[in-house]
Amino acid sequence: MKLPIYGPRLRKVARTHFGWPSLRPGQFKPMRAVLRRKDALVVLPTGAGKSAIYQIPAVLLPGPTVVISPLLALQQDQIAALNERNDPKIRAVRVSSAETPREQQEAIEELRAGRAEFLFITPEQLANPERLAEVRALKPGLVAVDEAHCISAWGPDFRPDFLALGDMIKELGSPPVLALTATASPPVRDDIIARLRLRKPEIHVSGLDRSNLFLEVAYCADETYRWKRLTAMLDQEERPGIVYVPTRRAAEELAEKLTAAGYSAEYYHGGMTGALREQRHEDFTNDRVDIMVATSAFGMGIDKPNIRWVAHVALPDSPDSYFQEIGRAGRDGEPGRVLLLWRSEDEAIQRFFNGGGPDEEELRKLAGALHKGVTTKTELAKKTGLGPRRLAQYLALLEQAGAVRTGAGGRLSVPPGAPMPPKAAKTAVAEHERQQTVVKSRTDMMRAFAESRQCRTETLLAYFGEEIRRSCGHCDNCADGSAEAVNAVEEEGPFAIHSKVRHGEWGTGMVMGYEEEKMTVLFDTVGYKTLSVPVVVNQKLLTAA
DNA sequence: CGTATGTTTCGTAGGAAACATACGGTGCGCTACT
Repeated sequence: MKLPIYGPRLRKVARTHFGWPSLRPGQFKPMRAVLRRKDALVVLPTGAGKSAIYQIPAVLLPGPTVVISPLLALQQDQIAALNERNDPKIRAVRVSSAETPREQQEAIEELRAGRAEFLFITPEQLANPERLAEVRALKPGLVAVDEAHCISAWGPDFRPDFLALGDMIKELGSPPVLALTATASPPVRDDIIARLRLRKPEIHVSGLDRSNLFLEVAYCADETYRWKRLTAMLDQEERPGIVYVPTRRAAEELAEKLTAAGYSAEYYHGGMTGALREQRHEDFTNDRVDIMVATSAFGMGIDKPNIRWVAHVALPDSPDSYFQEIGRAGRDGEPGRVLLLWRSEDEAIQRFFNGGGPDEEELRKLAGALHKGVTTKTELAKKTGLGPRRLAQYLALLEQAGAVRTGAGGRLSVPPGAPMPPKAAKTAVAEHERQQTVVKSRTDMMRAFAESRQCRTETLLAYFGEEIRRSCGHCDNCADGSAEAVNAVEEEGPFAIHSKVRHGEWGTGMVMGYEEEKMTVLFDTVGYKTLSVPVVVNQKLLTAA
């Protein structure tokens, strides 16, 4: 049997259809997986050519390619880039609320007739059964899920349709699935794989160590000091750069304060009108903004090579978010600077954002209403008095508890064998708590990263499940020698890195790393935990599993 | 949970302290109303 050789074919497509002279590191292996019709999860920084990983094989595979992507603005840029080539083999169309029904039908028709290859679509569109059937009829040869971490970050309460993507893809005829993201720690990867129902996926992770970025963290006792550290950096660094803040208000106020102090700045957050957001984004892209002060809304879709620095005036919610945000600096390979200015008070807002657990009584009422045969969200909202946001969150939880399912036309029904309302409410609360434990453990890890005296890259990569052989040499702790001092006293831990261990209460987990007298273990059910090595050894807290 | 802002309290008068309250991120798609 002759094994197919993919390299030359892929390179040829890259050249003739996309105008790319060669493939880049990290692209080839996942492309090969796709051509072999295998599912794959790819973790690669933005700007490293993630889109090419589905676009090039798409030309070689029969049938159109469905690209599921969370933001309409992002889709627009990608579609424009594809259609700029004026090549019918890589033409892209979109179906979303931004198109009229007529335009939507035309898009589907173009795909059906083979005049377009890519269909850009949101999970919300696919949640409509009629739409899903239409797409299924196109017999897609590949499904690409862009920014796949959104499944984990947004699915549970913010955009629940993300959670059903696995079912939807199955309905599309189970074509190979390629999940792409710039950031995903092991629990997030597991979540993506589980929710998308990937079948024995190949996992490709690369480009986590960004050696041109200098990582620095400063603890700030008060706001005055934080301001001083920020402006000190601004005095040294070139433009442009991004300052991340936790709230919309902080974005506006800090931009104004900076401008007044002679540091020309603009702000960006999700509360602005679409037109203004677009304008600011464009101004930033075209170097008309020196400093962008923004909430996490300013992120995905920013593919600007010359961002010289990224500062955080707050503690991000997780190393996952942090890594994605700092990754926007220095894409051109030139030096970039990354500065985290944090206060312990910053954690309060994360607790608030994460918090707000479900009320068991409300859940029971909701499950009761469903049980009595209420089938629409509008009616449920009226019956229970719950807001749309909370209702969506509760329904998602009840769905995971097996107490409800979404059927044709978004109609809700209680599946046979579903638990009774009191039991359903209890299970839903437990499910939420399980999720929250993991979410909280990630915030804990963010703080641990901030407080660490060890090499920053080593700590960050350990969180992502990667190991580096020696300290990075491009972070504050390496520069001032504290990383070296920590490493000098470090002894070989009782369990090998990445080995499986078992804890009496928390179950099984994986050893992620050691620092001084502490070790970090990622448990399957409770997330990241930091344990004292002497205690682990003396009390025999862990056993090899 | 914290911060910012507003209100009350104490009280031979003005301001400080104590208490109360609101607010906080990420976006799809739809509908009603201009």
